[in-house]
Amino acid sequence: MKISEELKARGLIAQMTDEKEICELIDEGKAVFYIGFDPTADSLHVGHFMALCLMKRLQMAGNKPIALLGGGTGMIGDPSGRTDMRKMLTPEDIQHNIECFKKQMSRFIDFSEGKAIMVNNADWLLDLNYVNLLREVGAHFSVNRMLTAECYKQRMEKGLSFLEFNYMIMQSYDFYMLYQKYGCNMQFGGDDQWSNMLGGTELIRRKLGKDAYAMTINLLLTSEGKKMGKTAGGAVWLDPNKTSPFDFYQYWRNVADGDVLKCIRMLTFLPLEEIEEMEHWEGQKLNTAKEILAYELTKLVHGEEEAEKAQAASKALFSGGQDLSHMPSVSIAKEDFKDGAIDVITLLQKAGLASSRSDGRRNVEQGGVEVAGQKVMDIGQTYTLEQLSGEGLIVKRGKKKFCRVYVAE
RNA sequence: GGGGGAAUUCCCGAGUGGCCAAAGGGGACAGACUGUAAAUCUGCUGGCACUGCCUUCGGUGGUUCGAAUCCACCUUCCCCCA
Repeated sequence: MKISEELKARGLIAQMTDEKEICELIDEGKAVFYIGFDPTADSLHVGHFMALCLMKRLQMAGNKPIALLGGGTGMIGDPSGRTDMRKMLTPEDIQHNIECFKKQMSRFIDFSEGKAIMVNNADWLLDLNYVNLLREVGAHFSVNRMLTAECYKQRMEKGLSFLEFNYMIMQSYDFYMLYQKYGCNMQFGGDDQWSNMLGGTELIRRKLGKDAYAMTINLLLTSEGKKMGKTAGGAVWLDPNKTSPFDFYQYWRNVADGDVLKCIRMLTFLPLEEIEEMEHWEGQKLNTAKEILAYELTKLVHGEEEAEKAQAASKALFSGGQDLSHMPSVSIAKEDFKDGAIDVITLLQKAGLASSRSDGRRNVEQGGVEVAGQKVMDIGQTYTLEQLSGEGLIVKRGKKKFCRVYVAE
């Protein structure tokens, strides 16, 4: 199967500037393409992961990827699709985030021996001369047209600063530079990048009279139209210290019915034939598909061992398995005990299951707390040092949050 | 540059001197029902030593017995005119 066909079959492709030309190039492995990543946080998230998957798929088909780190564009902040202005990042933050991105990307993409390149647009953006830029690049952009771009729509009501308005120009300039430096003839990205990417192809056409192409992939949306990979607490991160492999696994284990197959198709590398089988799964059987999704993604991001552990912990909790060793766990000190005992609320707090004592109290009062399989109804309930020694006790809040608590030796 | 308006708890948004830890909605959380899904219903949603006390309504000062509410200045944002 050709790579272009596979991308289509997986439902990844959103828009292309020239379908025939793009498909030919990537199918023959002749594309040199880039995807940009702005260092907005100290870890990549699920959205980036999709882009990295795309990069990997195309790399496997013989194309050459360029991962562009936005050390320069990060100084500006992409206003696309946002309702308000991003917090401006300090140069130090940006540098730190870039280092974090680099590490995570190298785990996923093979950058050895020219198989892929990693570049930073700070190298050419930061030293640009304002007036020269205006004359050479700015002259080719129509403000009238920029303002009609879909990505600014929401900002036309709330306000758009000049700083952010220039983001499109910077990104376009990136493409122009990469085209000249590395013969990069394609840019890929999320569908929210479409306007920015077109800016680049046009700039190349006007400045160099050459054709360059752009293709976007669908954003991963839930059936309700919300962006996936977001939780109440923020994004689902790829960094195990920010989102533990277990939580990562659980996030995918809990996706809505209507989203499972889409996620498997778009995010995993499972063969399409295998995915087709799953299409017929319904009702409770769909749960198996969710397990597969969770396992596969955890494996891709955190490795096979972590995926096994997360799955074991999940089964131990929900299907009555016995394996406690991989559960999230927390140790407490002997000093936390008063007269050899500790109360439930403190226990909940120590386990990170309650944000405050009031919060813990509420959960107990509403019948949401279990310790060692026993529902706790009394907020004054205490546990002794002996009970928490050794393996410790499993403290559970609600149906899905739990933690093994034991006394540190 | 001139004129007008706004800033409230996680978000939206009521509140224009005491009855305000602050309506209503959303979200989150917990319970019931389930398939670790969705929908629905119920509860709950600042903190603590929890029938009581403490901290909160952009910031700083002030008026008052008492301020989210009044005054002054500051900061930020939006709209109209230029």
